[in-house]
Amino acid sequence: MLFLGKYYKLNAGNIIYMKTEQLIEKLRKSGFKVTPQRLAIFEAILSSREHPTADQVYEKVRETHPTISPATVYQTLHTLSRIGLVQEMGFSDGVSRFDPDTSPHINVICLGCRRIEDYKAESFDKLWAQVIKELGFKPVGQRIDVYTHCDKCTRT
Amino acid sequence: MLFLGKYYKLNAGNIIYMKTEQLIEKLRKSGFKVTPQRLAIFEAILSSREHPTADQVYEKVRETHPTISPATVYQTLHTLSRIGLVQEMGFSDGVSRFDPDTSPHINVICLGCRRIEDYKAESFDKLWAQVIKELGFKPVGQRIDVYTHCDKCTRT
DNA sequence: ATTTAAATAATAAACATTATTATCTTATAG
DNA sequence: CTATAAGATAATAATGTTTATTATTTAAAT
Repeated sequence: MLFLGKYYKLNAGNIIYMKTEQLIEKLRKSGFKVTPQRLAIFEAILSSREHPTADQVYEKVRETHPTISPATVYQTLHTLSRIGLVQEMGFSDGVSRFDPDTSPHINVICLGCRRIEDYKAESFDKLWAQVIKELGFKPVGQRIDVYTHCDKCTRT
Repeated sequence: MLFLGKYYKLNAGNIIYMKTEQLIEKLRKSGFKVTPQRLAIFEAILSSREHPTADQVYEKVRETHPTISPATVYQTLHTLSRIGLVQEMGFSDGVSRFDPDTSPHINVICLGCRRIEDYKAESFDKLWAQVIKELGFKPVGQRIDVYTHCDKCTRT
């Protein structure tokens, strides 16, 4: 399998290749300046499949941009969320996490270790299409969580 | 329509009458003491269909229990959440909201005014059951959000 | 190269939530 | 019906994530 660029993204069950140029395009089209920090932050989210927190993104980006500020990370994450490149997920412990997959899918979340695993049930796409149809409008986003206790957390 | 008790609850599309005695039963069975504060907090959530915040619950309960502490409200809300009587919903603005309906349903959320409206699509229950079946385990809870901008917020 | 508008870094501040602790209450046992 | 122990509450301080502020720097257009 050939990757056409540095950035890529899983979307709607299909792999969509998101090249650096495309990210830049999206930022420009939305009236935002293209900065090394923004590229690095976006890359950090994409490269971690763990739905990272803002702090985890900050630590990751710091490896290559040692002087970056946490405030910049927070701002940028909101910016990326507003233009639809990431999904911000708030939790009741006060910590938000960020998902690079903005398409409808199920987040399987362990209430013990707080691990999040994306899941695509076969029947889910059909369900969601039906739901949207009955709602009568096209949502600007969605979040589907299923809470459980994973095997590891059940044993202890 | 006859209400058999003071407390009632919409659940899974059916109305379930949750009388004071039943709430007390549930608390006792879970090893929690029955206190006036807990009854008042539960009643406050049930009586408001607005998915209130902890602070809104606090203000409501204060009308009848002027000396109640915010800490008690927070603790009790978590307790009620743990025994499955309310659903806690974290948001990225750092404020949690509480839903007395713990059954699978769709939260239609306006990103402008942050208003939440519960929605029951006709075919949803059956299709959701199918999704759960494919998952292969029974969740301890779920959250299905649809984000939009309501008419009022679109006009401005 | 200049200019302007926006982004960043650093810091302080805000805010919801949690921890702590002494007092009080529930529920149980005598 | 009291005494007791475990648990809950109220008040307050503390925590920790996120946001506001501001001077400096940078992107991108002229």
